[in-house]
Amino acid sequence: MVTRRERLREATREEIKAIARDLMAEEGTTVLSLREIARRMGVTVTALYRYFPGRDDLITALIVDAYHSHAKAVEQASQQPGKIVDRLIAVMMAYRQWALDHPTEYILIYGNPVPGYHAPSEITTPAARRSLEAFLRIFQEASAEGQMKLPDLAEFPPHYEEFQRQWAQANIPGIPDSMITAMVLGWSQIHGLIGMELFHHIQPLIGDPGPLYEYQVKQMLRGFGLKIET
Amino acid sequence: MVTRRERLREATREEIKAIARDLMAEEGTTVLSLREIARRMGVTVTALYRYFPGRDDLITALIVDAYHSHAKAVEQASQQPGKIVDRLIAVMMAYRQWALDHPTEYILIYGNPVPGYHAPSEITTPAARRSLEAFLRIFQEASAEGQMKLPDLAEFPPHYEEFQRQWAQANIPGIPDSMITAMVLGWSQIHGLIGMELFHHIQPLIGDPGPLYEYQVKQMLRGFGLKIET
DNA sequence: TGTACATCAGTGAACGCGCGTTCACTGATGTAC
DNA sequence: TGTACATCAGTGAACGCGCGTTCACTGATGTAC
Repeated sequence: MVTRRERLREATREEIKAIARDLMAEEGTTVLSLREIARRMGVTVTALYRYFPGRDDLITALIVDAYHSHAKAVEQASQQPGKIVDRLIAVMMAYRQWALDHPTEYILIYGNPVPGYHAPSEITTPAARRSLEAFLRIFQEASAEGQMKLPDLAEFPPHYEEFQRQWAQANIPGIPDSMITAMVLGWSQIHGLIGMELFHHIQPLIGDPGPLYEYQVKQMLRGFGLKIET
Repeated sequence: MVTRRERLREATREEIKAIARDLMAEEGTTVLSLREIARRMGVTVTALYRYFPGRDDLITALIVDAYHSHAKAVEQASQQPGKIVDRLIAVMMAYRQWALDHPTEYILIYGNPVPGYHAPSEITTPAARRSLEAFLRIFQEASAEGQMKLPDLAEFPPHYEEFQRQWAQANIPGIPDSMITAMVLGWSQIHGLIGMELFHHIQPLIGDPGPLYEYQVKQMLRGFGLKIET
């Protein structure tokens, strides 16, 4: 049973986080000031300490929120009905779209770490893994349908395959070892473009990165042996 | 003629920048404190103002240095003798190696902007373009030898091609339009992997990203129609 | 329905810290004659 | 070779600011009987 007080309390926590996100968007993720948040809420700094034990805990909450929001966007795209190829494309497009819609949060989780802040990994890693697993699952689906050509791990040094077998068995039992390699490759490719787009390194060269992103996604999937019409 | 005073002055400027780089490596690029630099040099803060008009100018100098250092590493790799394919691979490998050797400077130019700092674009953009041009040149060489299959711009929206033609003619006359697309694609792919490596997002999944990087580079070049032995 | 008490949200002063930048200055290093 | 002067590196105090966190507190909101 949720009491009125608990509801209000939760609402205030959300308000704090929302203003924190605004602030990060304006000033950068690496300078987040409790006092400025309080000022915007029309409240004393010390009031915030009723809701978060300190600045670091607020940042942790923001990071966890961001991971979950990102994961949710990707999961929704992956659960659309349709052919596996189209769903793969949808997932990649959703990944970017989320980043464009939430640039600050994207930078918070994938960009520079916040100086002086140390993430409690027992809290952030499970959240981080979630958005990754959505990726892994849809890659696995495509692979199970026999449509994907995964990288040949024999091309890599022996210890490389070993490391991946261990990780796979410990974390997602039953997954083919080379799946992780494939996923990481795809994952980092889209990260590259998204990152350069968010920091405006690409726009002066080619204008709107949208078409290039789509092209790149399709090329990548073709590289994995999937048939894609242009 | 360089006087003794000028030499000493230049040496002190270099010392300031070197300590600034150390500090950025320790605390992050986004918090750079003049006072801490002075402390480490055993000098008062105000002394620094003899060498840089202010904090922003120091940061600008660091950024320009970083771009040039990066460009130099890439240019050197591209000028090695040998087959064009091997030189392309060497360039890509040099790009990553520089990032690993100078993580702080890489993050400074390609990561989060420094809060409150506004880069004077008339100074930083030419420097930024230099490392890019090294890439373009070797792509162009490969293309001139007829070994490269460039992306078909007909697959993109019409305005996309138009934008690129204009940029190409204004900046690097004579270059094929689709070359820029190709280069940006390759460029962003390696950025993705390097970024995730520097921020330790990949290591928990696959261990050493080195082999994966090499694999990715070769796959990419194969995608451009080049023949590469494993 | 009314009263006594506990819980909780928020206040305001204070601590101790670090920051970039300015200003008037001292003393050493170079230069011109 | 010696002297007068200009240039320059570096000092130290001060300004005005913002920060996260602590502490003892007030007053409103809920709860138990």
